Amino acid sequence: MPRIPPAPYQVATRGTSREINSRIVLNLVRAHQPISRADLARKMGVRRSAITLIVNDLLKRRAVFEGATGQTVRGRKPTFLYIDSRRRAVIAADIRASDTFLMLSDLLGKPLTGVVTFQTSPDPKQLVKTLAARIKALIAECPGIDACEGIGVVVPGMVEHSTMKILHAPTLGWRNVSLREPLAAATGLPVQVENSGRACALAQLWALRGDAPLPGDLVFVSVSDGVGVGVIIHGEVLRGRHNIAGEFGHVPLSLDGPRCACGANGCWEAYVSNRATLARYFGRAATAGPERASQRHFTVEDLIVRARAGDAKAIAAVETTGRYLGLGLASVINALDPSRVYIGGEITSAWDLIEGSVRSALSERALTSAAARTEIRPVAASEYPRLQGAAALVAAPAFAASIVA
Amino acid sequence: MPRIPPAPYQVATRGTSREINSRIVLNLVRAHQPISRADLARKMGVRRSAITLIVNDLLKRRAVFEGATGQTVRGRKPTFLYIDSRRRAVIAADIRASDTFLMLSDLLGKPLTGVVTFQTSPDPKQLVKTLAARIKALIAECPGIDACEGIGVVVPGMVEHSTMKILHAPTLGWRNVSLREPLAAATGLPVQVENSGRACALAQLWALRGDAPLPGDLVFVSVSDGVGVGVIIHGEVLRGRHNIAGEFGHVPLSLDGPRCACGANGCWEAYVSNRATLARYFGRAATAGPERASQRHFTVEDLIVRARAGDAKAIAAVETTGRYLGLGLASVINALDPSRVYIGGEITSAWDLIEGSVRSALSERALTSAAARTEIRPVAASEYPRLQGAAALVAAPAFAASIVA
DNA sequence: ATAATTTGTTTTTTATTACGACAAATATTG
DNA sequence: CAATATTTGTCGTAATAAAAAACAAATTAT
Repeated sequence: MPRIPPAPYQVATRGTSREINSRIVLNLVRAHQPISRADLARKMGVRRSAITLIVNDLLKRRAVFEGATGQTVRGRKPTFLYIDSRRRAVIAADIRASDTFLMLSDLLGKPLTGVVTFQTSPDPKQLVKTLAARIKALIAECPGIDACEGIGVVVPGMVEHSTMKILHAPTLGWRNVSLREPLAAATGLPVQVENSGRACALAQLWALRGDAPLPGDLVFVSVSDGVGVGVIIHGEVLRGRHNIAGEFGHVPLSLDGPRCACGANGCWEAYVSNRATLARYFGRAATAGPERASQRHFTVEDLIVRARAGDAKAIAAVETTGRYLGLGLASVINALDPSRVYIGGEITSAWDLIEGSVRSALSERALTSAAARTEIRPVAASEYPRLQGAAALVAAPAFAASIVA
Repeated sequence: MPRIPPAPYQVATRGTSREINSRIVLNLVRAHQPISRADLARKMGVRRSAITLIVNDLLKRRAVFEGATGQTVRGRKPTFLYIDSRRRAVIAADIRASDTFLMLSDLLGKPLTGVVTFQTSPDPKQLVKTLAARIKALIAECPGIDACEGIGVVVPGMVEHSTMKILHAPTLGWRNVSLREPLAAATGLPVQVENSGRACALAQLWALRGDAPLPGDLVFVSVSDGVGVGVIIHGEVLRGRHNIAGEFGHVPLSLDGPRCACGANGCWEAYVSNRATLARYFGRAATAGPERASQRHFTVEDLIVRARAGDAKAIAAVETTGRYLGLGLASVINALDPSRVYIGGEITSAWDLIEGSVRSALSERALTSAAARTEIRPVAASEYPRLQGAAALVAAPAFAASIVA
């Protein structure tokens, strides 16, 4: 595995080993909790004494806490360790063209409240005002919380990583909008903003628990108004130079295909977005530009209902989207050869209707039969993948490994 | 930078810090040689004493050696350190459809001999026999060498990483061919086999010297009979689950475009491969299947000569290839947002003729203007990028960092 | 010649892993 | 019910390596 250390190398100091092992312990607790010190020692192949020291440190830093005692066949019972996520909460916000979704979750992404929904104001200032008020109400209504670690916001658009400014969000009609500073000022909490596809990918990586046999590289494809793709390579979110890596939505299927919101023709997005699916059903061209509540008369969910009711045109429209979904997935899979592809968006509720079309289209263009068999996991809307992603934006860094060489 | 440690975590042991720092020293010497101990200490921000211990160990292991003394304004003169590449050589082999190229290089990729060329036998057994004989002759003719570290072989096709078996090389007409074992048996040297695009990418990463401000993610696009793409993400070669990541050559430009050797239609490769360029000039469909010496009458190099001589049809053919090159690069750049793209292949000798077409096509489909300005570096055939890649296959692991967390 | 400066080594201190021993807790067994 | 076996978690000591500082060697400026 030739891996040339990147230029800003990190010299190992006296504390580096401890830091590495401490982080491994923290992540093992996260992935396997509840778990005892002795189990950690066995898993890591170190002495129990080493674990004791590390765990004592984590206990002092309140990163983990001791809970119930477990069961053994015989011998002293172990004391279980847990990530201390009891009183530390995270605000997750999902801003979309029509609605904004809000949730309070614990440090591991477990929802602490229901999901609050309200209409998205196209004016960023107004939206921040509404958001701040709703967030305060949400925190107030949850009494057990004594610390909120921050706010994670996901948006359907390009975000500059260093400043977290929203460079361009076509469906919202935003350009160069900064939510971070005003929202942080209004709530007094740190704010993280990220593209929704990227955040979803992070959340899926983050959600991995237990002894899953190393997932490898992951891709999250989010299909809604547009197509957002988040990529995890080597256990890390792929950002690229300008934090726009993963824009497979604008890789062409056909150069002279339908016009896309991005200005080019024949992008994957122009074939599989919700608009494209609806346009296919209604036999008209997909509308571009910001979508407002006034256009929300008939959604993809409605279309799927009709398809399930036996509407032949609806079935055809959904299956055609499935076919193009598969053709585009072939590009993603040929390009990245990931271990697993997650699919999110409204269309996943019709997964049973389209899986066949997706798979057969994928087989047509996948370069090898093994690639064509790449695992595809639909993520239902009920799992709120985007809100999970927003939560992960705030929570994940606490567990992140520093790259030491 | 949330990075969740992948499952097979590596616990830090007592020696881990030393190992990390030792590898940093080795890579700093590689990137900055000649360099003194005191300079290393300053660069790394550690005491000179720490460097002394590490360097002594590297000296004992013969990884570095002490050379001339340098100059200072005043004070004791430093003794320079060098990677010990004097007597340790590497065999680089580049197997292509028509010809095979062979070279002996030192551990840093510097050629020690000229490039040997001979016709590629379509029969693997015969090829191994020829290769082994030529390699022995090459080593014999270079008297200063007392250790050959191994043989790096690059092929235009898919290679299984664990066994290094060639799964499919369309232009050679090979399926499930193993070169590693017979060649290792015939020469007594370890053999590494890899796809040429991937190896080229590794070589470019590898070639980075000095204080280059961290390159970020890199892509190498090799245009010849087919299109091979190698990707470096986070300082590491992107392999994917089946070691076929980077097959951008078969991402479509148009689903109903010309037939590709892979069986699908409209792949990027079908627009920009040398065959496609020649077919465009001769106004016929590109030929598929293995290419043999008998077909080598008129090459892309010949076409470029005609274009430079003013042949309007030749200019048009080359420029059209440039345009499609740019359109496909847009997909690569939108997908990965790399810091830099290297282009290899015969067509690069006409880079001055096609750069304009490439750039304008790229601008058409790149998602942002910053992405459209992504640095593109043609790599001339005279630099032998594929042979450099073959050499890197053997040499790079010696400097590779182990991922510790 | 002497002082100043820089390189490279040696010595001492401190932090952390490695190893073994041991106390505590608990089930099994005679 | 007491003795034994087993497992968990902690403690003390040795070994190793980084951190810090002192020192020797080499070289130029004064």
